[in-house]
Amino acid sequence: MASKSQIRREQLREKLVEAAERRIARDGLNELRARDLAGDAGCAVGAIYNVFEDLNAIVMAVNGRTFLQLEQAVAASFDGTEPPVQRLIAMSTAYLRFAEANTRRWRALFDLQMRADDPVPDWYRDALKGLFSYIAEPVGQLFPEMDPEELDLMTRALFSSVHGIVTLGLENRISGVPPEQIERMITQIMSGIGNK
Amino acid sequence: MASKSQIRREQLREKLVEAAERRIARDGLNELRARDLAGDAGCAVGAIYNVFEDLNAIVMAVNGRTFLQLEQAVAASFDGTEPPVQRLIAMSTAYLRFAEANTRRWRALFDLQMRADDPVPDWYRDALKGLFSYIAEPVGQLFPEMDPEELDLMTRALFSSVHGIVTLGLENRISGVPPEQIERMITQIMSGIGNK
DNA sequence: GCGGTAACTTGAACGCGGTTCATTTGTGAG
DNA sequence: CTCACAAATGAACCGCGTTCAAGTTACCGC
Repeated sequence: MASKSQIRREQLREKLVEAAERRIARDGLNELRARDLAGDAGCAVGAIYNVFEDLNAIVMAVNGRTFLQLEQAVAASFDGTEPPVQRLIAMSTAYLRFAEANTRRWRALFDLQMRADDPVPDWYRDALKGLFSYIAEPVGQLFPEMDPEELDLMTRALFSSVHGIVTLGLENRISGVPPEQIERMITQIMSGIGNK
Repeated sequence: MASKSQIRREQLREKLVEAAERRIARDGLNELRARDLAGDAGCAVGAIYNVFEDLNAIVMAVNGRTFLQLEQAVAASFDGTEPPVQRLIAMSTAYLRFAEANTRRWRALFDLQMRADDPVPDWYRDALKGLFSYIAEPVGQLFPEMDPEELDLMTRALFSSVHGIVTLGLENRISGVPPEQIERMITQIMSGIGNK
C-alpha cells in the first residue's frame, strides 16, 4: 500500500517542482528562492529538504521535464521524408523556436550544469544522446562513407554550432541580432555542410 | 599633481584586479570572495567599495584584460596570405587554444554577462566587434557577391558556431569529447562553409 | 481503540558572503 | 599646529541556502 506519508511526500514533491517550474519560467533561475517555493507549496522551508536533497535537485527535476518537451519539439519537426539538409534545418529551427518560447527554462537546462560541481545525472546524458541520435541519422545519409567516429564528431559539432548560434542569438545583450535573423544563420551553416 | 591619495587609490585598484585575476584563473569565478581579495590586497573589505562599484566591476576589469589577450591570440594566428577557409580555421583554432589554456578566465568572460542585469559595457561590445572584424574579412573573400547584411550574419553565425563547439567541448561533464577532437569538429564545420 | 516509536513538520537559528556605515585615522591647506 | 575633509577600517546588516531541536502526526502490534 502507498502509505499516507508516501502520498503526501509525493504530492509535496510535485507541488514544489510545479512551483519551481512556474517561477523559473517567469523570473529565471537566478530569482529562484527556497522560501518562495515553500510559500507556493504551502509548507515550511525545512520541509523542502525532507523531500529533495537541495534546491538544485528541484531544478534538476524541472530540467528533466523541459528536456523532454524539447526532445518532443525536435522530434515533431520532421516526418522523415525530407532530404537530409532540410531535416537538419527543420530540427534546428524547432530547437530555436523552443528556446525562444521557453527561454528561461531552456537556459536553466544548461546554466545549472555549468555551475554545479556534482556529476551530470544519467538521464541528462541520455536525453542529450537522444537529441544527438536525431541529428546522427541525416548526417549519416549525407556522408555515407564517413566512419562512425567521424560521424559522431560531426553530429556533436552540428549540435554545438546550432546551440551556440541560439545561445548568443537570444542573449541580445551580447550579440544584438534580431530573432528572425537567427534562423537565417542556422540555414547558412547547415546548407554549407551539405555541399562537401 | 597626482595626490598621494590618488596614487594609493590606483595602486589598490591594480592590486585588487591582479588578485582577482589570479584567483579566477586558479579557482574560477564562482569561488571569488570579497574577503579573500581584501586579504590579498592587504586592505579592509570596505576599502574595495571605495575603489570599485562592486565585485562585478573588478571581474569586469579582469575580463577586459582577458579579452585583449584573446584578441591578440586570434590576431597572431594568421598572416593574411592563407586562403580564406584556412584562415578561418587558424583563427578558430587559436580561439580554442586560448580557451583551453585559460579556461576559467575565458569562461568568466561570458558567464558574467549571462548573469548580470546591468547593461553590457561599451568596451565589451567593441572587443566583440573587433573579433568579428577578423572573421568578416575572409568571409567576404569567400562570398564576394553576398550583400553586407548577409555577410554580417554569416560572420556572427561562424563565431557563434565555434564558440558553441568550444564551450560544450570544454565542458566535458556534458559532452565528453576529448580535447584533440574539438579541433576536428571546427575543421568539419569550417570546410563545409567553403564549398557552397 | 491504545500506546509507543518512528517519521514528518516546523520555523527559528546558523553560516556564508556581498555590501554598508559609524568610527577612527590620515592628509593637506592656511 | 590646527582644522576640515577624505579615506580606511571592520563590525554589523541583510538575504539566502541549509540545518536542527522541538513539537506533531502516522503507523503498527497489542
